[in-house]
This record gives sequence, structure tokens and C-alpha cells, in this order.
Amino acid sequence: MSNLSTTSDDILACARSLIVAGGYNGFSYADIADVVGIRKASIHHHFPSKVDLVRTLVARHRQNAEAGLANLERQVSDPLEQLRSYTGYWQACIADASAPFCVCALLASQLPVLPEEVGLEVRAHFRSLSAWLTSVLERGSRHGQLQLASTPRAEAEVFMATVHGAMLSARAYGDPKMFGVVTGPLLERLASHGHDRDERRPI
Amino acid sequence: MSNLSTTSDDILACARSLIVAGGYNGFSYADIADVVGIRKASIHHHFPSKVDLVRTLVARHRQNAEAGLANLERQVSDPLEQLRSYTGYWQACIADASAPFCVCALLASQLPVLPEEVGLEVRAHFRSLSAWLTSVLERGSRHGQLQLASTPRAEAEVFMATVHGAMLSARAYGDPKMFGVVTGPLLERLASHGHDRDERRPI
DNA sequence: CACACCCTACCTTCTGATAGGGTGTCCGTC
DNA sequence: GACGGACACCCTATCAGAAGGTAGGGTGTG
Repeated sequence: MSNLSTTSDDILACARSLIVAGGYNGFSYADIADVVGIRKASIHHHFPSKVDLVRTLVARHRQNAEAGLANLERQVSDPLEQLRSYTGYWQACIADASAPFCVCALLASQLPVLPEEVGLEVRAHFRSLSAWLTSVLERGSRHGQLQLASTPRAEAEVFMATVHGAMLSARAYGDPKMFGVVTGPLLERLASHGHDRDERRPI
Repeated sequence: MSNLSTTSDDILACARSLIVAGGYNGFSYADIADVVGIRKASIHHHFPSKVDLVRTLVARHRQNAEAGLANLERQVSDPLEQLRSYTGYWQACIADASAPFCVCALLASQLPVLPEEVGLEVRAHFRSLSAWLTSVLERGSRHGQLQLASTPRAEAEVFMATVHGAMLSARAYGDPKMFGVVTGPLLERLASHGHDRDERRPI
């Protein structure tokens, strides 16, 4: 009924928040032990090495993300609304400080010093997210709901990069609203509503 | 005539490349000592503590950046060309791997675990860069050379965030060209040439 | 019994930092 | 010009603590 073992989940959750705060080298087993209320050695029982821990964490994050996006596909059909939901999700995570950064984005910034196995998982997340965004944009463009300036793939990369940059700016300014300031125009631009925003073309 | 002491500069240069690779906790005095060819203790002579070292590094980076942008203002008058120069600079740095990431952007991603003094310098860089971009966009908009969808300030934040996201994507994909894939459309969109790109408005 | 789980105790290596001594160079005074 | 302090620079030696990890034993439960 209940979780088989919440301890390993607690460890993962704690590791995630610590990584989100300071990256791969920004936390230690001792840090986790303090928060979870367990000894260092007990963590090694669940995750023999730090690489195991982080690799598992990233892999699970990726699975959750893919499942969440698949669920979004089912619940929301409009491409623009899907994109809004995606940015809205992060806006909420940042606003309530529950996850003020994507763990994969943060780890990606340290790719050169990441253990290879972790790096592979991180790259996989980027490819996965990019593929989903590409499909959403492609569909939105085909149905005339979204206005793309270039190929769906290129627009997907722009979208993803902008979202990541928005996270960084929100953190740098210490202002969660900055995420919306950056991602808002991104969505507006893609929306091709009947009303022209401020293009005010003559005639 | 020559530099008073290149050693401290060597230390800073080495620290920069190490931080760009792995962040604040991604390098140690021992790493620098190995590369520069001196002992750990000698580094402490130039920079008593790690905080001193990184704070100096970021402060200098910020000064160099401000000087570079001021110089750009003198050499190039067209706002769009100024933005192109800015992104082109980073495109080159990433392509030749001389500085595949902005040290301030990388440190900003770890702000929660950064020593306060370092964090202040990092935030200052964000404000400084944002201010410059705002002024360029404002001028470009006033002269009708750039087409803004919202206020210069908001567009500046979008621009900065997109550039940072582009750096991240280039690193995640291991492909320097990805930086251009993301920043190219950004510049295209701001350029308000006579030819409408693919808006193809009816009539 | 076997196994999952957590513990104490310990190890090795790295980390940032300090103490103190050895060079060399510049500079003022005799 | 000689002398000696002041200082910049780099060294060896050493430290306390944190890092990731191991060994092995004590519980419980199926």
C-alpha cells in the first residue's frame, strides 16, 4: 500500500534540492545524512556511490518529466496551452521555491566535470525535452495555432534555451517573477491570435 | 614595461577556466597549483582565501566586460550590429573553446551556495549587462532599427536569458553551433528590415 | 536462514588554510 | 659604494576538517 521504502525516496528528494542549490559538487553524503536523519553509511546501503545516487536521481527525473508531458498531452490538446502549462509548471515551482531550478539544467552547466554516466542521463533529458517541444510546435504550426519563424526543431531549441535562461535570471535577480517576464513574450510571440499584438501594420 | 607579475594573472586565468568547467566547488587550490606550476601555499600569498580569489576574478571579469561593451559602443554605432557583435563574441569563445561559458552565468546558477561576497559581484554583472542591453534596445527602438514586442527592459531580459540558455544548450549538446541556432532567431526577430520574414500577412 | 535496513567505527584522500623559512629586489642611510 | 631593513614571492611542512567509501555488527521481518 504505502511506499516500500520512503528512505531512498527521501534521500533522492534531499539530494535533488541540494543539487538544485549548488550542483554536483555542492553537496555531500554528510549533508544528506543531516537532513534525512540517518548516518552516512546508511546512504551507501541505498546508493553505493555518489554516481549511483545522482544517476538514479536524474534518470527518475527524466522518467517523471516524460510521464508528466505524456499526461499533459492527454489532458490538454491545444499546443499553445501545452506550452503554457509547461512554463506555468516551472513558474509555480520557482515561485514556491519547491524546485527553483531544473536539476538537469543545473547539472548540464557542469557537464565537463560530471561523471560520464550522469552526463549521459543529463544529455538524454535535453534530447527528450527538445523532441517533445518539437512535436508540439510542429503540430501547432500545422494547425495554424502557432506561428513559427523557422523550423519546429529550431524553435524548440529556442524555447528550451529561453526557459533555462529564464530560470537563471530568476535566480540571479532573486525574483521569481523574472521567469514570467522572460517566458511571457516567448509564448506571446508563438501565439498567432487574430488580434495583432502591437504590430500595428499600416492599413 | 612587462606585467608586474603574471603569476596572479595566471592563477586567475586558470581559476576562470576551472570555474567555467565545474563551478565554484568544482576546483581546488591544488588544481590551480598543478596547472600554474607553483605550490598551493603560493596561491594563498596572492589570494589569501578562495573567496578572495573568486571575488577578484568576477570583479575583474565584470570590469573587462563593461570596458569591452563601452569599446563596442565607440566602434559600432548601429544597435543591431552591437547585438550581433555581442553574440558573435560568445559564439567565437564557444567555438574555439577558449571560454565555453560566461563565468558569471555559471556562478549565478549556484548562487544559493556561493559566498555572499561572490554572489554580490555576480548579481552586479547581471544588472550591468541588463542595463547595457536595455540602452541598446531602447536606442534601436527609438531609431526604428529594432522592433520590440514590449519594453526595452523586458526585451533586454529576454535577450540576456536567451543567450545564457544558448550557452547551456551548446554545452548540453556538445555542439558550439547550437549557440547560433538559438541566438540567430533572436537577432532576426529584433531586426525590422523592410522585408517581412515569413509573416506573409493576407493582402 | 536470509535479507533489508541502519548503526558504529574506521580508512584514505582531498580541502582550504597557516606557520615559518629561504630567496631576491628595491630603497634609504651612512 | 656598503649595509640593512622592508617587502614580494615562493617554498616545505603541517594542520583540522570534510570528502567518499568500507568493514562489520546489531536489529527486525518474511
